[in-house]
Amino acid sequence: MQSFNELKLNSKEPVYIQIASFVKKEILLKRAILGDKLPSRREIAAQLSVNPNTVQKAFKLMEEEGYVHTSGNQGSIIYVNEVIYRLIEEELTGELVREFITSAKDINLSFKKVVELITEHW
Amino acid sequence: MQSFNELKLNSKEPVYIQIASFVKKEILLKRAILGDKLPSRREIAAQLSVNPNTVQKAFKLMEEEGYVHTSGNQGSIIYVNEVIYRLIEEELTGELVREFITSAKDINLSFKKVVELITEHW
DNA sequence: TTTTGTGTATTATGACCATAATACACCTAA
DNA sequence: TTAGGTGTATTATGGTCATAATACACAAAA
Repeated sequence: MQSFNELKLNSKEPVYIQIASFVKKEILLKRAILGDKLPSRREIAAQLSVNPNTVQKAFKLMEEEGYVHTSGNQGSIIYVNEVIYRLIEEELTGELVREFITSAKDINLSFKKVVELITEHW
Repeated sequence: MQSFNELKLNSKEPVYIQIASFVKKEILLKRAILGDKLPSRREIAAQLSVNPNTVQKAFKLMEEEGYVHTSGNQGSIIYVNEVIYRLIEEELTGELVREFITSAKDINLSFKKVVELITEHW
């Protein structure tokens, strides 16, 4: 994980949440693995054209959620184990599917119709 | 549309957006049709345990988006025609499917895997 | 040793959302 | 005619998010 250039920010979700989600996605895709070094707060802020304080807020969250470790002023690294990986997988995949199904049922879409729509739009 | 009791508010989206989305959903499901009278701002606020100003903000939005009309102090009514209905249908259905597919591809889910997951969770 | 970059923290400002408390003109039903 | 409900508007307060501008202690590199 040397760069955050692939992260395109939207204006719906808080930026610090989007940063944490991006890192979780990189872990899920195994593009970020145990021990990987992350860029400094200031460097990420520059890459995203965002305030360093916002990036710091993202790091605070990621440390609390357990998949990023920081020691002193040596920078931060990715930390993953089996449990954490499963949690991230469940969050990114399970929540996506569950929320989609809830919304689809909410507007009376049938299972058949949903599969049709996805097939059509894929 | 006499009641907003079925609307369960979440804390992720702005309340006034959720109110407008609820009305759009009622229109899509044809439970709200042309000419239907809506409860007063104050009554909706009471039903949702929300501030009347927040409800007023929702009405302002719904009028701007065209599916609610207000005249004087006679209350507000649903306004739908073919064009508006199609817009709402596209917004609620199309956007849901498109955003889901984008997110699914984002985490490298295959079409096959997605259908499996939906089948499993439905 | 001095400079540079690091993580961390604080204070102030501003936008957006929601609440609270009013206020006012209008219509309608008692 | 009056009392009550309507839509609408305004002002103030507070929380969250993001920015801006600093500040400080620490470690590594020049």
